Amino acid sequence: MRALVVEDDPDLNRQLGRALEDAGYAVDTALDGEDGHFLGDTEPYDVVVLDLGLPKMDGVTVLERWRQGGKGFPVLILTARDRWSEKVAGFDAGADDYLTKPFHTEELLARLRALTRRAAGHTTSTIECGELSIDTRGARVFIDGAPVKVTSHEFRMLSYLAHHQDRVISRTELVEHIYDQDFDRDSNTIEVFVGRLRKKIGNDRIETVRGLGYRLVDPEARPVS
Amino acid sequence: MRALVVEDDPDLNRQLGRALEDAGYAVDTALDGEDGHFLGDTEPYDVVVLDLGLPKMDGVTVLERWRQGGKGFPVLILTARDRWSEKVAGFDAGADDYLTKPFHTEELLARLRALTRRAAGHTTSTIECGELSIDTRGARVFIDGAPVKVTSHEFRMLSYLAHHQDRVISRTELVEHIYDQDFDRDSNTIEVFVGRLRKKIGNDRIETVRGLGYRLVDPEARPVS
DNA sequence: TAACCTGTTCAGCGCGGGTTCAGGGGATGT
DNA sequence: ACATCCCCTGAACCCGCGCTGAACAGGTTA
Repeated sequence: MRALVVEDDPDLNRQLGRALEDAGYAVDTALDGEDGHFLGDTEPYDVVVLDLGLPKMDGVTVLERWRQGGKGFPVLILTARDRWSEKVAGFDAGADDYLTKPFHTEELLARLRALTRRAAGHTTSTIECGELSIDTRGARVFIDGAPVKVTSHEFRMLSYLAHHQDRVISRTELVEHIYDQDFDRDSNTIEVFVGRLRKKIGNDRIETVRGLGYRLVDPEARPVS
Repeated sequence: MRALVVEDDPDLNRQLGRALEDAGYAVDTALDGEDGHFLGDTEPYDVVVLDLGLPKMDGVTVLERWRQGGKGFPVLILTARDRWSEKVAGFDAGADDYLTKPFHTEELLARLRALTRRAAGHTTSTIECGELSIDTRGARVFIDGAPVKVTSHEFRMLSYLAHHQDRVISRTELVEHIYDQDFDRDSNTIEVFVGRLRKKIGNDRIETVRGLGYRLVDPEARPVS
């Protein structure tokens, strides 16, 4: 297992490297975004720990470039405690998990284990749901191969629903993942988006569960099991 | 599923309450340790979210008293970022999980699901009872693979019965777990729900134990008694 | 400037579903 | 057997959730 640590704080960097080595990883470290990006681009890592606040090149940018270049390794991002928007940006850029500083190395190791385990099967960037396919990196939606035009908020919503297919997602959970911070409670924006999405991808794809929320389903995959 | 939230920060308290309600819990909240302790001592909760830094009575003390009083519900404690020692004290006092602020409600919900599942002895998010399977995350019910349409209250009730299969659940216990706080004593809502559920999943699934309550059973799995 | 596009707000409304009520039936105890 | 309680059931009520069309505001593009 090869791991890359990109962290500009020298102390934390060394501490992380040490911890991962102790846990059995082969570790490379970088102290700024450019070095980190270069290493990730050229070496085949199994998992990456990426700080977001970096000199020379921002963490989100690093991650975006990796993903654009087709790098699929799981990335765990480190964020300062109160930078919610960064987290969102990180996830949108293709991060697989996050951890807020300060944290316990114990927890970090647990999450890394989970990531490497999951990485075995879950590395594609497009999510399929019946005839519907969602390109999470390119922010595009196709229905039966034909492109569907969706706005950025619509896409975020659909993307989140798709990441949790067959689960009921409450309206507030959607809100929390679409917007930073909080948001006017009594607003029906979500419902409007759901309505518009249904017009575009078909009424039967997004089920509403009264009193609970919404659920993305594949209507074809119903008849008996 | 009834949940108690003990958190002194009014904003966070409301936010948590809201999130849990959206996730299908019936939620009570308390703003200080004394109120929290009282509620936990008198009401039958399925899971408790307990902040450690509380006015009037410290969270660890609250937890200790509950445990000394024989309360066994799973407790997830919330800690400020840098209070590791509190965490340890919390575990020693009988906590089942912890989460450091700030956190994502999504993560909190996942951990709560894990706790309630573990407390009932289940490991997956779907509960099986003969031909009946209940998807707790998707809020769906299947009978022999075929989907059954249930309303949110019906689902809550069935879900609670399923979490305690083969146990007799009193009507008041059901009421307490479906609604927050109290509720008109002489109302036959529960009976109506039971009736409607029986119409949907079969009459022999829910036994009524006269004078005591109801019990969810697998009719196939009881040749003779 | 005018013509978009996107996100948000608002009012109206249909209907799903939670609640209530009345009546009947079945179980239980004496 | 009876009386009594408990539970079931169908129907009706009615609140409010969620859907919708439309309009508005801000930003971006011609």
